[in-house]
Amino acid sequence: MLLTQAEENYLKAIFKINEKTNKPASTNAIAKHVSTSAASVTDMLQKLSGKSLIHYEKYKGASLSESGNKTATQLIRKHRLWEVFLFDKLKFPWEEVHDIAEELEHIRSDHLINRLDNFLGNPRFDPHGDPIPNAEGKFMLRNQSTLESLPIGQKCMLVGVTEHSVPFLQHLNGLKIKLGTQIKILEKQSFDRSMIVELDTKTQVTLSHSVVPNLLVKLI
Amino acid sequence: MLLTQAEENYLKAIFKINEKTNKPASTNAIAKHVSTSAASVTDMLQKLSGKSLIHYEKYKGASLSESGNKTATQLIRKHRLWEVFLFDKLKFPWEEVHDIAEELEHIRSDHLINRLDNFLGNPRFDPHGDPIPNAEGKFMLRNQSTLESLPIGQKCMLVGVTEHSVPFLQHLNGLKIKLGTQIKILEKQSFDRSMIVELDTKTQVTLSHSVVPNLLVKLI
DNA sequence: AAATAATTTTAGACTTGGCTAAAAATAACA
DNA sequence: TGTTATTTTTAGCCAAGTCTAAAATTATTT
Ligand SMILES: [Mn+2]
Ligand SMILES: [Mn+2]
Ligand SMILES: [Mn+2]
Ligand SMILES: [Mn+2]
Repeated sequence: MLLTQAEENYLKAIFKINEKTNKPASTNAIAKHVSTSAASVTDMLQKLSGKSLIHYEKYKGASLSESGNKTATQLIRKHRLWEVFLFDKLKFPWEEVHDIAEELEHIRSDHLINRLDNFLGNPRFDPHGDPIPNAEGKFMLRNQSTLESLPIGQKCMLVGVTEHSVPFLQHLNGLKIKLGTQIKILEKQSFDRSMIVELDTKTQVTLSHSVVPNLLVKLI
Repeated sequence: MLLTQAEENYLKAIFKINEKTNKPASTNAIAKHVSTSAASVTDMLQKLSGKSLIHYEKYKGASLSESGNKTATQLIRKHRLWEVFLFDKLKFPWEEVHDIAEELEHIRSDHLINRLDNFLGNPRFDPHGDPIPNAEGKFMLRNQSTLESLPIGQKCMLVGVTEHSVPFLQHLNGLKIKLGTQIKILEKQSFDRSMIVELDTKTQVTLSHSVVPNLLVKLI
C-alpha cells in the first residue's frame, strides 16, 4: 500500500510508544510525538484503522497491526541506515544525523535501501547504538546492561545511548565519550547517584545521574 | 524562504523550459513537465509570482526571477549530486538514477549537500554528462559537439547525452556505449542519416538518426 | 458516589494542491 | 478581416492534513 509521509510518521510514533510502554498508544502520547493536536491524531487514527494498519478502539488507544508493524519496522531500518551513511561516510557528528534521517527515511525505493545497506557493509547498529532491522524486519539482539546497574571495579564498553537529544550527545562529546569508549567504574556516590569512572584514555570523569542511566554498555 | 516540494518542482520545470527555448515558459509546457492540468499551473504561477520567484504576466508565460533562478539552480545541483552518488557509490545503472534523485533533491540541508559534494570528490558532471553547478550556482562549461555535426574519420569521446529516457539509455547499454567510450566515424548515410562508427572495443555499430543527435562528444 | 479534572472525540473551518467545465484571450486560417 | 481553433484563465469542487472550540467520555479526588 502507498502511504503518505504523515501516515508513516504516525505509524513510527505508535511503534515507539508501544515499544516503550507495552500498552496501546494514547492519543495524547502520539500527539506529543508528532507535534500536533489531539484532534488531528484522532482523525489519523480513524484513517489508519480504516486501512487496517492499526488496531484502534475509541478512547482505548492504538497499537500496530501486522502490516502496520512491518511498515514501521522498514521505516526504522531506513532511518538508521541513513544515519550510518551520514555518520560513517559524510562524517556528520552523531548529534546531527537524526534530523536529516527523518527526511531521508521517507524516500521510497526498496532497491535503494538494499544497495545502501550493502554499500555500508550491512551494519547492525546505528551511530547511537540502536539495532538496525534487516530486510526481513528482524532486529539484532545484544547482551547489554545500563552502566548504572554495574558494581565498582567493573570494566565495560559503551555500546549505546538511550537518550538522543543534541545537548546530551554534545555533553558526551565534551567528556570524550563515544561508542566504543572503555569505562572502568571507580566510585559510586550514593548521595547524588553520580559515578566516578576511568576512561580508556586514563582520564577520570564524574558522570552525574542525568548521564549514567542513559549509557548502555557491554561487559569486558 | 521555505518552499514546498510542489513549488520547487514548478521552478525546476520553468528553469528547464526557459533554458531550452529562451522564452517565457507557457502554461501548457509547464503542465506537461509537471504532469498536471493547465488550470493547476495557472494557480501555481500566481502563487509563485506572489512570492516573487517568477516574472509572470497573464497569457504571456513565466520566467524565473533572480531568487527563483537561485532556487532552481540549487535543486539541479542537489539532483545531479545525488545521481552521482547513486551511480558511483551505489552502482545503479545510469537509467535508474533519475527517478530516485527526483525524490532526494528535495531533502533540505545545505550542510548535507556540501558534505555529499565533498564525499563524491566535487564532481563536475553527473552520470548523463550534465554539468553540476557549484555551491555558488556556477555551471562548468565544456567544449562539446553533437556527434551528428562531425565529419567522416573524426575520432571523439562520448561526454554526454541530451535524451534521458530509460529506453534510450538502455539502448546505449546494449550497444556497449557509455560516457568515456571512444568513437570513430566511419560512414554517414545521407539517405536515413544513420552513421556507422567504430568503438574503442574495435566493434562496429550503426547508429540510427534517433540516436546520433542525442550524443554529445569531445574531439580527440 | 458525586464532583471535578483530564483526555479524547466531534464539528466546523482553513490551506495546499489537485481536478473539470466554462469563459476569456490569443493564434491560426480562410 | 472574420471565423475557427488553441491556449489560458476563472469558477467551483474535492481530498489530505491541519487547526480551534465544544461535546463526550474516562480518570481522579474529595
Ligand atoms: Mn534517529
Ligand atoms: Mn539513531
Ligand atoms: Mn536526472
Ligand atoms: Mn542527469
